[in-house]
Amino acid sequence: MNTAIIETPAGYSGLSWTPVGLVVLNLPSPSPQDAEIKLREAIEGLPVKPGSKKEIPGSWFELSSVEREIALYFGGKSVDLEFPVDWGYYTEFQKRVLQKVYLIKWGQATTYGQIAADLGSPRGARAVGSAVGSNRALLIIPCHRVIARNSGLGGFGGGLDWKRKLLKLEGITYKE
DNA sequence: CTAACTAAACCTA
DNA sequence: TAGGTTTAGTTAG
Repeated sequence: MNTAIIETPAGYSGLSWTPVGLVVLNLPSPSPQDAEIKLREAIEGLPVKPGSKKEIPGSWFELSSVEREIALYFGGKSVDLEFPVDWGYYTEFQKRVLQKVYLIKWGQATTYGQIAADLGSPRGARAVGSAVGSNRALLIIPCHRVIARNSGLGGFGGGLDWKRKLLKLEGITYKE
């Protein structure tokens, strides 16, 4: 498990990855030290033996390109942040949900219920909510673009203030 | 296996 | 808008 701390316009972010793809990308913290603590906590919380299978040979990962894209993102640019994700750390259901979320483009939004319907469980919105909450690769898996259909904007692991900030950055509106 | 959790949605008034 | 009901998957015991 590789780890690094990168600098972004919004602070310092910790990330970790395997030869398969990204595992963790945290939201920026004010200091590198804070970012490191958050990263360590995120890694400790990972399920034990990951089911990572097919490894992509060669190095897909260039820290500098991640750093550059994240910087563009916080600068308000419409970037896709399409980096590979190591899905081996999620349960089957979480993976199905998060892979849907992964496809949501910059500036777009969907609802928990819509994802549930896409997965064939039209009434599974609540289960989708708990699965989305397991996302560890923030921004890369844009779970902030998933909002509640009727009341409110749902929740967010990194705090609702962050969610509002990210949605505003992308010009996404929601009911409040 | 059950029961108590959810980052939801729906129904009624 | 507010409150209660329904709902599906995860997690703890």
